[in-house]
Amino acid sequence: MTDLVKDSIRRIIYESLVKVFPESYSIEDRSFEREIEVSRSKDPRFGDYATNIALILSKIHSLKPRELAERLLGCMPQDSNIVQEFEIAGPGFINFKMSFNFWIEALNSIHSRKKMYGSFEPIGKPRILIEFVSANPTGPLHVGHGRGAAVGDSLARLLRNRGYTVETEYYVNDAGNQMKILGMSLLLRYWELIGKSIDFPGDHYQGGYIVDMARELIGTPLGEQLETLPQKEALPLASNYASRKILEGIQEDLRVFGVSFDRYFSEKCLYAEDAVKIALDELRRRGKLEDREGAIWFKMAGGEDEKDRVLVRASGEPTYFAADIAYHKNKFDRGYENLVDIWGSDHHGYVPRVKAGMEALGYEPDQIRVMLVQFVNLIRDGKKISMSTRSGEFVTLRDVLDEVGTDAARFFFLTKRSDSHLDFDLDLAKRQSRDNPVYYVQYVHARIAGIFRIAKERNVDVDISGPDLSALDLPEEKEIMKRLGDFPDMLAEAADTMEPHRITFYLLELSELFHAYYHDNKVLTEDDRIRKTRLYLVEAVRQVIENGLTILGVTAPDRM
RNA sequence: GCGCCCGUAGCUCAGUUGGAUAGAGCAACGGACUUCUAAUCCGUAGGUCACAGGUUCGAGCCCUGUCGGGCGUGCCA
Repeated sequence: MTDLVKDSIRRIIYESLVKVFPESYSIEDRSFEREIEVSRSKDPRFGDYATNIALILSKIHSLKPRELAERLLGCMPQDSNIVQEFEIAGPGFINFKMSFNFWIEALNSIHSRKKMYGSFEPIGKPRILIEFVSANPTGPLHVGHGRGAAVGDSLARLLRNRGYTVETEYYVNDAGNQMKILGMSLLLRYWELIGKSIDFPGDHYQGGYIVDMARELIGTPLGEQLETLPQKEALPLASNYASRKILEGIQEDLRVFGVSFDRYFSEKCLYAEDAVKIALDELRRRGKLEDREGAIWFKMAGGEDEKDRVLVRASGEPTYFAADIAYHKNKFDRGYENLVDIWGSDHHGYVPRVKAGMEALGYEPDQIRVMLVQFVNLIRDGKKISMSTRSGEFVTLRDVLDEVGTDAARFFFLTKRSDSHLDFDLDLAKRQSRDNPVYYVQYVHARIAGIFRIAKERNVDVDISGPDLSALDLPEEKEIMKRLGDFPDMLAEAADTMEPHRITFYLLELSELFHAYYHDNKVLTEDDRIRKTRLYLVEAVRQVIENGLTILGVTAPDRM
């Protein structure tokens, strides 16, 4: 069983196509059915849904679009309980006006499936691994990471809801050069605190959190070691300690943000398992490597990114690129059929490289999908807050969460397409009014919960079983029902396009319909019949709001 | 220089994979609380979809060029 409205319409269209052109389409092979384009009509004069199928197929069947539409229409089921009215319009669109019963069924489906309304049968394959955040454990998460976290976590929930098997992973860059720099930064700050004169290089981590960490070490056994051991031995101790401490802080921030990962994957482990070496050997076997100027290069044959790239430096140290090839190989070898990487858009130049690397190893590059998330500007008092990582003066994700709360932050990060810049207005995120989309949507939920609460206080009957749905005759009630019925389609499309922001827009539109309805119509009326029916409708709205917010990782409060 | 993303109302952004007369919110102006929460609602106004060509039944969306903004183009990550 499906709650997809568009699928019901596609089926009708396809069956009509089979009748009109039995030589071209068959009931057995329905692969074309899924490709039929059905869209929701913007203008009520064009019915509820429309298809352009006659315009698309007119050439193939050498018929004029309207003529083709006529033929199709002649074969559509006229007695359907689904569609009340068919109509040909404009250059050859076929418009569908759904029957009232159809919307009633959608409404009933919400009540029978409750939290499961809008979720799909598990289909298992493909197994998807979503990698996101993956911030280096060299400093606290900043707001940009927060956006990646919100997008990645919601996307995981969305794809799971779609029926896929989804796992999430955070790649921890705990190896390589920046770990040395981190350790050295801590070491230098420690020495500085105990009175040694130091020279703190400009390319080391300037942030105050390093100094704080150093201060905490004074008087501890580790502190003593940093002081007495030769630098060569002290440095790895400092690196390990700093990265572990910082990662713990990151995990705590993510916990507050409501984001959890199935796995933290350590880059160090790749080296421990010789995975980098194995990947390099495999590349060499396939003739993709070249030794030049003391380094080992990856031969980028053609493609968009044609420059050869270094995998192993002249110093013998592998680059980040080498580790990333090994990491992605590892992901595929663990059995995932689809890899989703969510990166900051400043890494976009890196996409063709990773894909080329995986292709060279014999994997299918199209099974890697990279989602690029643009930067976030923080706005306060209408002005941008400058964020420079170098000086360490950036506003951390935690600062923002402490100020505006998790719900507002998560919702805000998902109010824009992820590939466009986001202005995060701190004052707006805290405002408790219409301007603030989070509250606008949550308020719907609280209001409906409030109706039931009040009803119980007044000993009003809140049993909503067996409502007389013919009482739902107001135009705005029908609008709400239609929008509720559209929820599963919206979720399917958001998942298929990997665009979680569609959910926020849907919820805002539904909220708008509800607030207007609530304002003009009393739910707890004296009339038993109307009251019961409206409670039935309104409870369905509450459920859909809850289900949508859950996928965004935002709470649905009963009271505000 | 080359590559990627973006350019839609004064501001912030949607636009259902090429569909019908381009939509919201904010800001501006004018209204609505004795009511199930005014954290709400109703109304007015606002456009050469950066610009110029092209593709076709049809373009905000696709192609080419120009202008403007962001990012990338390391033996950094």
